Amino acid sequence: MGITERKEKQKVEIKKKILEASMKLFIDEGFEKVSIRKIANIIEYSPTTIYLYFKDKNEILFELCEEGFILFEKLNSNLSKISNPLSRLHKMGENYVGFGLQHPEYYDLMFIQNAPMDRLAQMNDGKWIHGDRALDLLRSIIKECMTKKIIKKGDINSVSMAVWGMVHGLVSLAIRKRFTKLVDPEKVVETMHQGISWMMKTMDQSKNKI
Amino acid sequence: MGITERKEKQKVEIKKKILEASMKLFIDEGFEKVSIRKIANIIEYSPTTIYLYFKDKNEILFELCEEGFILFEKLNSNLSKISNPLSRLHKMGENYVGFGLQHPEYYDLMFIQNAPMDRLAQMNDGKWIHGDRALDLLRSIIKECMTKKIIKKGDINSVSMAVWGMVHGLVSLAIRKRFTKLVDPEKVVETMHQGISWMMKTMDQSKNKI
DNA sequence: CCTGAAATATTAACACTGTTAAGTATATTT
DNA sequence: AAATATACTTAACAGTGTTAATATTTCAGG
Repeated sequence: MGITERKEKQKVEIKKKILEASMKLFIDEGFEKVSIRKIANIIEYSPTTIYLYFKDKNEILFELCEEGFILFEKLNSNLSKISNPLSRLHKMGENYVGFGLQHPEYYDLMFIQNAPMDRLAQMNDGKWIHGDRALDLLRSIIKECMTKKIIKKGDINSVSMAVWGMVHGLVSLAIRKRFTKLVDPEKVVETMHQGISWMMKTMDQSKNKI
Repeated sequence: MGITERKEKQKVEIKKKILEASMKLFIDEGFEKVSIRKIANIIEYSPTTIYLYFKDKNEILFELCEEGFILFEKLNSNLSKISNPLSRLHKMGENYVGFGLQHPEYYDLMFIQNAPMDRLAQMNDGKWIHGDRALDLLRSIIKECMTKKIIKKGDINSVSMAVWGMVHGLVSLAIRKRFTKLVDPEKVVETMHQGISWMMKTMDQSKNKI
């Protein structure tokens, strides 16, 4: 059936167009400015056509979110060559913070907004490959730190939460301007990095401190 | 001038009415559902009247935010009787997390949403009494921990950021449902507390561990 | 080639949102 | 009593996501 195949391709084409237009709006004006009507304008279709290719706006935002995770994943390719797991954890934290500060819009969608999670909850399988992969990496590093007795033993999930919590807390408080009363705006990033360093040094229980 | 005084009182009265209506909507339906028209409906005035008493919606949200900080402050009254500063820090963290999970809507406004900060930035003085007070408390406890050599020495602002970051990260990831892929939903709170405990034990550098 | 059905796209509308300009009614001052 | 100042409302602007009904295009079978 060559015809249905071509039709399938055309459908994918338009889906791609919609996502590209959304992405453009997202990058240029921020995710709050992404609207169905604006997307429709760019792709030169009527707004309702979009609903033939996406269930609702959340589905589009979820796809943008996935793009963000792919971007994020690329950043972590510099980790494997670091032998000490705590140094690796430190680097991963710096990657995370760097990503959040460089792409606050993506970060917002990936870790702050409800929309993508609402979509995920509605999906039948509920699997989230990109999100899971980053978490697995974090968990494995923490496990290695524990088996090598570099950090205090404890429940891996709990410690993963605490570590993720810290970096996410730093990024999200920074991009939501909650640190302005604590330090000068131009010193926020520096102070954040110092905070992470302090915590890493504190966590280091090994004899040969790194 | 008895007349202008009475008028002043009436103005305050209506302002109070607007805030009470906003609060009702906020508590009942969540902050996203607070709309000028809905507030107007409750107080039985036209929507535009609200603009005679508040500059815009952000100003109303800022006031609701302040209410949240007052609620939060009350919670921390149980800290002064704890002598060990690290135990006090631990308790403060638990208070923070407890508040966030019990009042996610308030938490959202206080620490996640942009609206109140946009308003704060527009204010001439830019002072934020309630927000500052909680920060000062955190800073002084961390300072005490350092001078008593219970935690590793370091820049107080950096460490404050890291500690605040961790608890904020935990709360905000939890209320935005980012932990569902890490642990079972019913175990999230427990795991969070374990994570905080682990971090406190790790931070404890004193000889007589608590 | 033509007809009927299926797929695709559009128009119009609903029910909202924050916000503003212009007009009206009431109260106070001159 | 007329003029002014205050308080409030109506109507409108410019947008939002989303749906029902309608129109157009595409394509298989007769």
